[in-house]
Amino acid sequence: MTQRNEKSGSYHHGDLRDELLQAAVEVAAERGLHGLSLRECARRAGVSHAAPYRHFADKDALLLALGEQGDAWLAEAGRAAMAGIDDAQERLDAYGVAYVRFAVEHPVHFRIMFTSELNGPTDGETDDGETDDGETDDGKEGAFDLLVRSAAEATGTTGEQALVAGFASWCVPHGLAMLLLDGRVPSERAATPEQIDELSRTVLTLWRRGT
Amino acid sequence: MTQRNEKSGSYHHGDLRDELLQAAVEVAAERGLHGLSLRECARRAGVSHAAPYRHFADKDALLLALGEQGDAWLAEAGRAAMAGIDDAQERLDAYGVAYVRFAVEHPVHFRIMFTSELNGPTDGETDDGETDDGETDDGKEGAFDLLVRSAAEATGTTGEQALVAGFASWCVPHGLAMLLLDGRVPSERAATPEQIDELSRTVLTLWRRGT
DNA sequence: TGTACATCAGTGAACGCGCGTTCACTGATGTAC
DNA sequence: TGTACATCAGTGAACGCGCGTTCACTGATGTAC
Repeated sequence: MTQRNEKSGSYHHGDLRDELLQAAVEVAAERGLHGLSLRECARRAGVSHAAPYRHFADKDALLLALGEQGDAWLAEAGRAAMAGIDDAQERLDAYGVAYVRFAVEHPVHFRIMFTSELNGPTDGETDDGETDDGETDDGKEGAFDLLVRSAAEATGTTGEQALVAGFASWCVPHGLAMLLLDGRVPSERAATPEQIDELSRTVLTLWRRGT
Repeated sequence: MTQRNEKSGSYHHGDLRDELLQAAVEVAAERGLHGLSLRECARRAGVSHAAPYRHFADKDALLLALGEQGDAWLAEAGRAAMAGIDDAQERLDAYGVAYVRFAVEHPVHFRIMFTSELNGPTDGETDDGETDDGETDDGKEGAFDLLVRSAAEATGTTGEQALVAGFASWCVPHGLAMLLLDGRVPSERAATPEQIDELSRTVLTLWRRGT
């Protein structure tokens, strides 16, 4: 893989930063998040192992960049899914479906976005409640705000209540997404994107109808 | 920490296996799951770094043991929470609350239980749907079966429908648990066990009432 | 259009580290007689 | 109760590995004149 230049013939890579991000996703998909190494990313990008440091201060910076990319993508997907839907409840469902689809289509991004280790020390048993603020993380705001706004409309509540309703609406797709990613859904029920959308819809609907 | 024997004065440790498991939880709580190393566990147990191999074939075996411990504890907690409650819906709620509480009280166990990397290759983007069966993992069956049974009773359904209902009932507490563990809930809402129970109840109730 | 020069994005050798695992060993424990 | 011996649970040295990161370097690019 000594293709230093397939396109331009130039010595410089041209788009190494992006290619490293893609490689990172690949590696993480194959080996898991903690099997991800800068060196392997460099290798896949056909570049020396020191090259990444021209684009990222360190390993965490790369992870962070992926997280931000994911935040943006998710917010965008949510916005797109909700666009043009008038009924607040339907909009909420559409968001949920999009959320789960995003998680399944971009599992690495999704996991990175929710890996608390990146935003500080882990919230372990020894940790006495000084978990981070939850809202500190700005990128997420976009997607979460969309949710709260719709939940507020759907429930006709405001402020505190709307916030809780929004949060509750978050739990369902998040739980479904996580269970899917962790392989807890029998594969015959989640083999195709269509099946997954269908499953999301079912779960979200059961949710509203009451069990 | 050269206390080879605080209690019995014996050369042999006595309960190293268990102490290693505890140490592992500690380490993982502090450094995250991927910061966990056998050597550090041995260090904390006051034992040479080769000693763990007398009790675990390799690192994965230790993780697996923790996972099984967690599975058993969760099933037990679920059973205890549901015991003596007649109304199926209430029982389902009680299970959810217990589920979330378990996750918060044993975050390391909980994470290990749901780390798919232990049960096979990760389900990445490159992976074309050959995710594992979801039910392959026997230990989980206990807790999940409880859930499906109650969901079946609560909804008055059987078979396929009950299974989906059970699964839907799983998504909510699972999502809440994950969001809590990943620090997405503002700490002023989840500082004490009581607050967390309260939050679980609220979310589960909103769930049933419809948003 | 041509040349000098600053800047930029790579290279590859080197560092120190902690890890998982193996191995021959040794001291403690428990059992058979 | 005492002794021989097998077994068991530790030790500590050693292996090889991949990693993150730094550093002096070099070749390519782009800009001023």
